[in-house]
Amino acid sequence: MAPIAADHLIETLNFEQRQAVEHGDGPLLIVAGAGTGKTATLVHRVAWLILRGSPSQRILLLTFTRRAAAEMIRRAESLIASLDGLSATGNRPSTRVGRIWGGTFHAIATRLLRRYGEAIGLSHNFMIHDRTDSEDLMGVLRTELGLHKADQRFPQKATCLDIYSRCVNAQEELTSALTKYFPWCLPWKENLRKLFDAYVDRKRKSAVLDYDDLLVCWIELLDHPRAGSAIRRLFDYVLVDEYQDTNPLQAQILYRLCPEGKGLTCVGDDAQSIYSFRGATVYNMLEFPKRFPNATVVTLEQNYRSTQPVLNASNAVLREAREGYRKTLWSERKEGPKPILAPCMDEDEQTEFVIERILDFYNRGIALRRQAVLFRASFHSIGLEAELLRRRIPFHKYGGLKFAETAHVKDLLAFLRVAENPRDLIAGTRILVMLPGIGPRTAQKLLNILAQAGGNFSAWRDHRVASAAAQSWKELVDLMVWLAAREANPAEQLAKVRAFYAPFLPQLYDNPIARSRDLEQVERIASRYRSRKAFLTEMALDPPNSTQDLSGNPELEEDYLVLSTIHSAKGLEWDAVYVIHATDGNIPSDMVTDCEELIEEERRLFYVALTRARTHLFVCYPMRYFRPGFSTGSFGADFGLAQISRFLTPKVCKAFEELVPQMPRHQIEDFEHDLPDGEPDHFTNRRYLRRLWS
DNA sequence: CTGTTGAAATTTTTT
DNA sequence: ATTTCAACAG
Repeated sequence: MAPIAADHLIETLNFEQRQAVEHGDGPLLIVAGAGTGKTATLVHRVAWLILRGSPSQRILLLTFTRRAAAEMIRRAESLIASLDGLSATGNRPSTRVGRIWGGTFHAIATRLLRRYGEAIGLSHNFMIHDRTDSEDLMGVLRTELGLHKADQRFPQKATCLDIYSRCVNAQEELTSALTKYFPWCLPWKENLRKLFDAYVDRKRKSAVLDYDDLLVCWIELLDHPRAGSAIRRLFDYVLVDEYQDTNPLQAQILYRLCPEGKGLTCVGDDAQSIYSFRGATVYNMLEFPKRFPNATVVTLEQNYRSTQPVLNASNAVLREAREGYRKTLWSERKEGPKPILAPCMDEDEQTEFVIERILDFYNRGIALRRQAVLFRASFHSIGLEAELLRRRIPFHKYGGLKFAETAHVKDLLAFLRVAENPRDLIAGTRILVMLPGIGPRTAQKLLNILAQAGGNFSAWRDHRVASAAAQSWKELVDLMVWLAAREANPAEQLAKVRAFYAPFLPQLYDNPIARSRDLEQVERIASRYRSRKAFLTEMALDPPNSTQDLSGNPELEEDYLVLSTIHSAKGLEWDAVYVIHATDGNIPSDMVTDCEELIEEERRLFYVALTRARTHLFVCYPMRYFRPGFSTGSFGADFGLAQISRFLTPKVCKAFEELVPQMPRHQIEDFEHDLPDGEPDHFTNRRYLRRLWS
């Protein structure tokens, strides 16, 4: 007990934040608007609980990313350390804080399942399928069931997985999920059902869990009489961040973890719920006071992040939302530049505009890492990326394809995964079809042989394969036998795999040099892990964010611009934020225009983007596209005209300073060259308009 | 059975 | 631009 330190702890907080931090054991819901010190409050609460004497290893902190958990634990640690001098306890708080259970629902699920999974009949060495693996399995079953043979084409494997995952995560009946979110797939309902049955079945046989299974099995574990109560006994306090983006499964987990809501704290902002495509629902938040009648609800409205002009723009967007808690953020930072709305002629000009501003701010003392460019879809930044590369401006991109999901990295990891779990058919097929002369058919045969031998790779020894593969085949068998016999030192294992794999790389993909460098990185990452299983689990659940995260020399990497999807920008903030491609069709994405619920989610997404800015906010949109598929809605067109985002209504625009579109000089010259003689020389509005149609 | 080619269809965001 | 599938040659 350290009451003195605990008093000092809350000194810097406002009234509502204190209320939340010093709340006792009853269920607590913190409704926290953007930038209202949500993380600080959670961090202080963790510190407060520990200072009050709760053992840190009995606190569970559930966050949206591992990064967020690590960051919060670090902050709580330094908070306690800074107060430690004031308290007389003399304990070493840093070691105590470090032992908090922190991570994503999925990561914690994995930890618990490794420990208690046998209670529900789970093999102790189950492997985790990531998104791509799950898709691949869908693909295999899709052809196995002969679903591809039909008049109209069956949905793609990725779509099949999306549908399946939505049903599981949202606990929704297939029919209703289809009509609401995948209406174009309705005709396939019965066959989808068959496919999903086969999918569940095959996963079980392969001792493999996908992301959704982790949550489902956690619930199953909590419902198990012995394992359930054992797990409940582990924790005194459960704190959940970003509660608005949890799905019904996750809510079920919490209900079982904290019956009566004792020790449960959930934090969220209904205005920022942007993951409904993953089955998340604000319903969890709204339901909280009903589920726990003795719940305390604390609302945080004072924003510490942004200037009032930035908030005015954000509030204006939210005010037009169809429903939700009316919430008006306010800030003591009254002064600041008005956000800027910048129409651009085309994507190139938008790129030019953004880079110019970034460099200008940089020269005025705002480091690159204090600035971020945000966009709706990962591919929206490729034009910008090319220009940044050309100008040698360092950047990191978050969101989109992850390093561990690239084909060559997956190839490499597949060897270890098969060694770990010979029943993993997806990984098994992956390594086998690499050899020339071995296709899916032969691969399947070989995997059957392996299964019959109980996973002993020597069984492959006396098997003949096509002559083209004969030499590699022998090497592969030797490699697998060698791998299967060990568990420690994954880096050493990868070194051997890499030697075997190297000759295949140039045959399989273009760009072999860059890819081969990636593979070295994988090996370096592996060297941080003692066991193969731990390494593989980590790569499936929390892979490094981008290739750039790993490559490159440290000196250059010190300062870098941030490019991020809006989704990946959740919870973060920057001094200057540039939202690009704010056109209808991009924000909101034209994939969703029919359904009003989904449009509302896109509006919140836009809101999230705006509220990331501390001081400088720019919203840009090109008025014309030259690239196909960009806002035109069609795949074939080579250019299209764009409309400003419907969320930028006249009312909202009033909160912005609107710039007049400017044509870059070289374009004006080209343009004037094209004009018939006799036209006036000056850039006129009429000409500018013609440019749009010509 | 494998690997290649060409034509046709296709939905973003992520643990 | 990418994924999927059928047709065909080895």
